[in-house]
Amino acid sequence: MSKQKTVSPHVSPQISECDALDDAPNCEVHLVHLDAVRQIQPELLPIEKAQRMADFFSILADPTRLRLLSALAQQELCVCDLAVSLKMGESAISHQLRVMRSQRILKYRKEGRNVYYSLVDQPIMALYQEVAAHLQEFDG
Amino acid sequence: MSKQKTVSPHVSPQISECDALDDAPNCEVHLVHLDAVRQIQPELLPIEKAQRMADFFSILADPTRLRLLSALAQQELCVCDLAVSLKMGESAISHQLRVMRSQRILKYRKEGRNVYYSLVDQPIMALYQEVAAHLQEFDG
DNA sequence: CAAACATATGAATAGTTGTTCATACATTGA
DNA sequence: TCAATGTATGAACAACTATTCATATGTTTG
Repeated sequence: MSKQKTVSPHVSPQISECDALDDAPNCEVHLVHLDAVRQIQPELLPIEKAQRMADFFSILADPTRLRLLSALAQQELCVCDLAVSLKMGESAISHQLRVMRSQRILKYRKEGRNVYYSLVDQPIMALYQEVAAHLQEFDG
Repeated sequence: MSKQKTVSPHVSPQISECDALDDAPNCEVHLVHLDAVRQIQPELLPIEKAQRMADFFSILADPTRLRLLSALAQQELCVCDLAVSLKMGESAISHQLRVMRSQRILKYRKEGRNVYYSLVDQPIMALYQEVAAHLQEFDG
């Protein structure tokens, strides 16, 4: 999930000046609004937190996963049920369930040769509902 | 944004049976819970809506965009301000701003040779806040 | 035990995404 | 008008993602 990006492998030569913002109060920059930059700095989302938040949103940024959630929001289901419902291959479903399982969004229960998946009680469904309702306003 | 996927270019031969779920009440399926599948069907998120929701979440599924939002949540800023703040190239910033602009998340205002970006009042920041608060609980 | 089945998993592939580089456009000031 | 500046944009590239195929792992049933 976390693209990791090897933590900024490029700091762009275009911003050579005023690079050490923290401890250079009088750096010589022409047209940048240094005051504004300094003001927002403390509230600026740090890279690590931004990455974690992005990972969280990434889970919901896929139509298949959203459809799986919409199904599992109603009742627990096994892989083949979900595959039939979404008209997709069981392997594809299993892969996506694995993703969500690893992010603690789903839990599962084995019964015989079936594995029943269900939602973990999490604020993720609140987000789902909000966006669903929001988009409802624009299109039917 | 909308990957479009040319609307399922593969319907997987694995699910040949019981394909016409709507009008085949007695199709011969072995171990699938047909009742469950039928029950969830009406509430199952349709592909098109799922795609729109996924597109929406995709905007927030990138650390750079989240950091830009965290900056613009405080005050309007021009491209070079943002580039300096995030310590990234102005081109990269501009590209991301364009993405958000096209999704009506940002608006902009030209003043001389600067372009000032700011947030459009949208529920997207509510989502941002919620997830930020949620993740706060787990890690500092 | 063997066959059928449900699910999981790894490799491969096609499609998408984010950043960089080069360049273009527009505005300002000399 | 020319140079400098701020921003935008297109192409290219590397990294990532979702699905498929093939196969493996368990489980049940005959």
